[in-house]
Amino acid sequence: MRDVAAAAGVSVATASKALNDQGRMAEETRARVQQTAKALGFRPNGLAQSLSRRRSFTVGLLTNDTYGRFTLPVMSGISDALVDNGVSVFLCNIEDDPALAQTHVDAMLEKRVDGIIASGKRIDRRLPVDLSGLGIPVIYAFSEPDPDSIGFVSDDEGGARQAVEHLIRLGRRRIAHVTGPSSFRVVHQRAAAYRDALGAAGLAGPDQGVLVGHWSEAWGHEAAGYLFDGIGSPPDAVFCGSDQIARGVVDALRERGRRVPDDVAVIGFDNWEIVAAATRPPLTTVDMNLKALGREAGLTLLQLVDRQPIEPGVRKLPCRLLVRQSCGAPPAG
Amino acid sequence: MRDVAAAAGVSVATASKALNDQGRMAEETRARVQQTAKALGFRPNGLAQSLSRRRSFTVGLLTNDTYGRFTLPVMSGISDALVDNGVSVFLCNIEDDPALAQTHVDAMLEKRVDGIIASGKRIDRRLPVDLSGLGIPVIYAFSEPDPDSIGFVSDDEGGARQAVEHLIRLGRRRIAHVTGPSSFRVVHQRAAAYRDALGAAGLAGPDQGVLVGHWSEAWGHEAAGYLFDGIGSPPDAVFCGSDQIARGVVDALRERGRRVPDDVAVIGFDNWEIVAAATRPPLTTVDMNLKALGREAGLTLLQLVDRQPIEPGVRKLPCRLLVRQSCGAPPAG
DNA sequence: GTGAAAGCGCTAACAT
DNA sequence: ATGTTAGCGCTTTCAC
Repeated sequence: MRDVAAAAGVSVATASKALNDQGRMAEETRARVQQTAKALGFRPNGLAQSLSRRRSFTVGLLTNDTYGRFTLPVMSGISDALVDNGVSVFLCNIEDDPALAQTHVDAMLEKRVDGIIASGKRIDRRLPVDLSGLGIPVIYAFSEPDPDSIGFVSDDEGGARQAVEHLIRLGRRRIAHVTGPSSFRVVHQRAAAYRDALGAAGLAGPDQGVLVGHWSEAWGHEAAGYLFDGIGSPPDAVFCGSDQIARGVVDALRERGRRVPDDVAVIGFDNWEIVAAATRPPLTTVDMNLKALGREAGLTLLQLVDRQPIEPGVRKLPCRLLVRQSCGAPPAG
Repeated sequence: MRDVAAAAGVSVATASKALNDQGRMAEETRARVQQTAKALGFRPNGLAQSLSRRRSFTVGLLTNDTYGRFTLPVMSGISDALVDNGVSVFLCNIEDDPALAQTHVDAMLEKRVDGIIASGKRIDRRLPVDLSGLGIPVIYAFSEPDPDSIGFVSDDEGGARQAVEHLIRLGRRRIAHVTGPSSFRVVHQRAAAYRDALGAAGLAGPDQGVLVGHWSEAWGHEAAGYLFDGIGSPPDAVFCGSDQIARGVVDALRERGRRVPDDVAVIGFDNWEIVAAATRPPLTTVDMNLKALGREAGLTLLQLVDRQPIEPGVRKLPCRLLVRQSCGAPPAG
């Protein structure tokens, strides 16, 4: 920058102001400095800027989601939102290891990140590290927030309701729900919304009630056995807690000669493309809009960094029903 | 740090040396300074350190792998290798967008990263950005390297050979190969290794030859039709170019009443846990050791940053056959 | 053995 | 409208 200033015949201070569009000065001077800077291929040293501006334009992203199934879209949303603002993100994979997590947090603090985003593979679990009292803003995205902090999560009840209402609108009347382990909070939330939606339509669930199991294809497969090999009238629709479960259900149905969606409509959850799109037929499913969630989280963190007051609390972001072919015709309108 | 120095009754210079285990000084002094630093909860300002040391202890990771299927393990390996050395990694998702890529590269350069790692979802494609002449070390990991640069890729021939030899060792004699589109270099590499391995054992492929198609379950399904619904004797083993293809083949086989592995042995490629483990039976597959690849890439970048001379060229890292249940008993020994 | 002083490259009051 | 000066927080050479 000294060189630029010299070449433009001004002082370093003036050069700095010119390049940052700050302070008063002749437009001619400003233009001239910017010209020479470009001509010389000048690239400001971000470290020096950060040091004196007391702002590093970096944030740390902590996550424990090894497969990246949930974190990846969140990440990409965060990154999108931040890169436009000149902010870069440090990726910290902490693998559920408290020591590793602490190492990463310490590194972030030394590198003087402007803020931290905590993400994870479960919305109802904390990362194995204490992020309170760090002296910098922290945002929780798809992860259990600390009390009095700011968090973004998906609206699982809303998503489940949309799914069930979609089935009802299509004329399905015996709708079952096959979902994951009851140790997950979302299992309860989605099941509650499922029951509410049925109740509101004056319908009852199948005799077996909500089938609670695992987040796996195998469980979907097994559950389909309970639903369709028993006595009594089988469901005409199954709302599943994950795409993997739905895939298991669909495969089991095909093995039993039941047609999807003609005989049975199936809806999944997650919109994990690779599973949902490979299922035959492709799955209608609930998309949690994770990328948008990441974007919101990123933008909010920036506001916090700018010392704008933000109401603490957790924000539930809406899910979206993605209609493919496992339910038959989309609703009119 | 001024505070630490004052509290320990030494100058800032001495404090700095004490904390960095540098220079000569009384052990007592050094210890005392370190004590007080800890007592005061002193955390060095990385920005200032970087500024004067001319080393930021950060690296940039460029990738265009949206699903993260390949990049995630690579990332996690890189991150593992680097965090131990106090180096943090900036994640740059460039989405195959040249402008976005350039934006990220510029950001990295301004932030004075010590080096850049370019990764991707295809080993035979360049990222849409020129990384030569940046003035900092660049390493290619699971991505097409520039001429005269350093790259790490998986040894696809080796992996394919292991797979086919495994099948031969298990007594299979009519081994088919179902793989992805011929626009991928790995398709040719794996097919070549497949033919070589067959030839070396004095075997021939099936009448249909190598079945080239897509990286999808649907293609695996379809290809199984060609292999098993035709006239002539069907294969007793299928080596697939991806786990997704293998999954399609296995499902198709089950629908035809052929037992895996009893009637037909199947091997996949990628060890994409989520599909390999969900297949019935779980897939034996070729693991590309992507995490180790990432680790190597990270470590090598550090050597480059330390100005250690490294031979340019691409290193092929070995794959590993992961035996599950789709081939029957593992080979003796 | 320890410390004074001169940077690292940039920003921001304050003066002119 | 521009320049001078004093940092930002740390490292490092070189006297003492």
